[in-house]
Amino acid sequence: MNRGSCEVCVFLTKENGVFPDETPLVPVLHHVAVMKKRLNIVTFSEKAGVSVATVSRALNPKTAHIVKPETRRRIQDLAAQLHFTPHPGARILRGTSMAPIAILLRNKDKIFLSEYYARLMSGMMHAAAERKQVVHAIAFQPDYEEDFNEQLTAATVGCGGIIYLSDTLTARMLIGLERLHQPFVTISSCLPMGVDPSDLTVPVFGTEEKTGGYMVTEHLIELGHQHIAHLNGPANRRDVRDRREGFEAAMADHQRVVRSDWCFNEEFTFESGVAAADYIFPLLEKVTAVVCGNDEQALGLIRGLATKGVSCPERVSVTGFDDALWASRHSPALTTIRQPWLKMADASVRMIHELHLKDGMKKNSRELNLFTPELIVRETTAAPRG
Amino acid sequence: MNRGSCEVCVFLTKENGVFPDETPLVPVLHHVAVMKKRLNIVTFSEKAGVSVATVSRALNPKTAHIVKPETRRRIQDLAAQLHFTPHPGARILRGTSMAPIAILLRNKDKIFLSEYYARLMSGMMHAAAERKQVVHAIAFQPDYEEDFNEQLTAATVGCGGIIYLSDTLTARMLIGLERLHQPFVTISSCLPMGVDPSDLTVPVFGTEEKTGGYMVTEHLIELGHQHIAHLNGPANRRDVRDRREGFEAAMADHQRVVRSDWCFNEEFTFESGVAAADYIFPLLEKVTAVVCGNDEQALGLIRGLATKGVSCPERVSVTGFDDALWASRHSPALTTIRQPWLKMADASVRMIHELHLKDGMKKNSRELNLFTPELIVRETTAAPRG
DNA sequence: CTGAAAGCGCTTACAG
DNA sequence: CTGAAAGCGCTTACAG
Repeated sequence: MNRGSCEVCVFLTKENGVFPDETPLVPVLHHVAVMKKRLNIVTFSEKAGVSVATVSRALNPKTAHIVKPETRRRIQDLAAQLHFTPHPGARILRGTSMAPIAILLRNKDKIFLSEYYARLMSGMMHAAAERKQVVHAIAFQPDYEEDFNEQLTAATVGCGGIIYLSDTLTARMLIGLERLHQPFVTISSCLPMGVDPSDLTVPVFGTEEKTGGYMVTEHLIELGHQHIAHLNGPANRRDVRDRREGFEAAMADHQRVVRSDWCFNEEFTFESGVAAADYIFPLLEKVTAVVCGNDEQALGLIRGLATKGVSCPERVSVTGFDDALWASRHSPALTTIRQPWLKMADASVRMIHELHLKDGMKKNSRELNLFTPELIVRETTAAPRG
Repeated sequence: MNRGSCEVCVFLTKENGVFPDETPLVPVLHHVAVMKKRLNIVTFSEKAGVSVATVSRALNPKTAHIVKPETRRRIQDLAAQLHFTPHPGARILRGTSMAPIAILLRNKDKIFLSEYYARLMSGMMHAAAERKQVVHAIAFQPDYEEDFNEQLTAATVGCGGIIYLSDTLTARMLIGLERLHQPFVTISSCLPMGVDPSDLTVPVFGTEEKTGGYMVTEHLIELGHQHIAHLNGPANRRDVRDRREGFEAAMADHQRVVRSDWCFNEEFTFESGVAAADYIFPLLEKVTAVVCGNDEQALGLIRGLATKGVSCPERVSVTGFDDALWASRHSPALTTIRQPWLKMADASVRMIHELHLKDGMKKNSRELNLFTPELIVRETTAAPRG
């Protein structure tokens, strides 16, 4: 329907999109309404008394210099006065550069307070800026009942690619992604447990979690610890499993016994670390060190044990994972594994770009980019007492 | 230039957009190149052997059900195979709902690690979700030398409104904003010192900083403190000035003397709090309490003083501002001022919507929404020693 | 410096 | 269930 450039039109008014039941077959006028139509460049240019081309030029920073200063000024002033806003969609449509990359983040749990995601995002924005690429961070919570691709599309309107960092993907979602018409990249910890990343057509990046788990455990062993407990995150998480595998491998390689009654799965929070102190405390008759699944847990555990009079590292060594901000601020400063934030961030942005370029070609890119984390030795680990 | 629906074209190759110097006036063929043209719906529909209308329907979740399952399937499969992606700009252009709101965040200093912004953003995403509105967080660093509106436009392509949370705005920027063709809202702490928000046409939201400064100071006075020092943020910040005014007002109202040699301006960081302990320590002969400008500083100060054997709150009371995550986790837990995060977040999103609706009307909206913070008394404040 | 007009890549009412 | 065609609101090469 072409409404041309009329400003005020007479319209049939429908209620909630349908005519009321009593409406006769031949529609009648219900009201005369002032059409609430978005001011567009055509209407605006008429008011301004210039062509649309001139308006477009005057209002676009890249081309404003072409317009005679006086005219430009008049157009800009009128635009300000009438609140005329060039339509963002139209601008994107005519643009040449790649649309923004969407970073999809979990919506719950105040996700922006998570350092893990905060660091990753900072890195991504940095990596993108180097490529003159804009990145948009978007809160996104998949509804497992509804169509996944549809949700993705709705949340990322205006974006040209997706870096997915939200809730764990299911196998069904992953298969469906082949049908998503957008570059899509995710992090290994978003994959379901059963899936081997190299079987996927979705590019994946992440940390060598197992290596991290191995390094931190070996560090404790080298300090002389024999009896090491393990406090980790939720058992259904991939990264948790991998870190534990690293722990077990290091123990096995050095002839230590992994006692399943010394291995625990709790939330990845400070509070659950504090709570875990209750049942880890009695273990300290034998146990001299605890490998934790992340920094929050580790710091919580240290706090909980301190409350019971157990000091770290004198009576117990504790390690974290992530190298969060408070890992170094804490007293004693936490021995931990530093995530390869920058490398991960850079890889993800690069992958999106590569997918973007491959657009229209028949190539599926399956890629797995895992980066090696780093052991940071600080003050919470020492040789065992006695 | 209409390239029609050709797939492979013969093109003249220019180097860096200009023909090399030796190019004769009559252009010659340099290479035969495969044109890297984005696959569009027309070309795609030809390959699929259906009309563009059917392709559009099959690929759009909202309309896919209209298409015969068999056809739909075939189209979707081909799209996956050819990596056909409907152009995001075109989609936005045809859409009806409001384009995403852009939240502009400082790009430096790993801004996502700042709890202040993290909490604000979480709140905004929440408030937006309630209104079925999408929010995009974007790293943005204004270049004070270049045209501000131009930078805004470039960074927010595809967005329909801006919540500005980046570096302090200058008077010039604020004036220029009248010419920005988009709803724009900012936070009071982004305003320059000299400006009275009620003089602006830009809607502003924020915290009653002065009230916060007053509350926390009065709390110390009520505990019986006479000699109170003040460690605050950078003197050129509006929120820092306002908090200090609150401090001074409370002191004056209760007949306390504000000694300028007991008032300090440092960075709003943990590290600067630690460092400040060096010169605050000698003051503790008389001073029994320190009002800090934010939580990071306060926690750093407590750490710095602890290193010198001064325990809090036994020998000195310390207060923060913000109620960051570690304010409650810290031992002793920090007495502080809680920001009205949710109210601020909600107000900002609401303002953008109102501006959006007013679009095309001649009304300027000038609005100042300040919310009252809350005093949270914890363990770092106690009656003065002796 | 300005304007007429083609074009960007979709969506959707309308007519089969 | 499908197609032809108008339209969304801009930008930009081309021709003054």
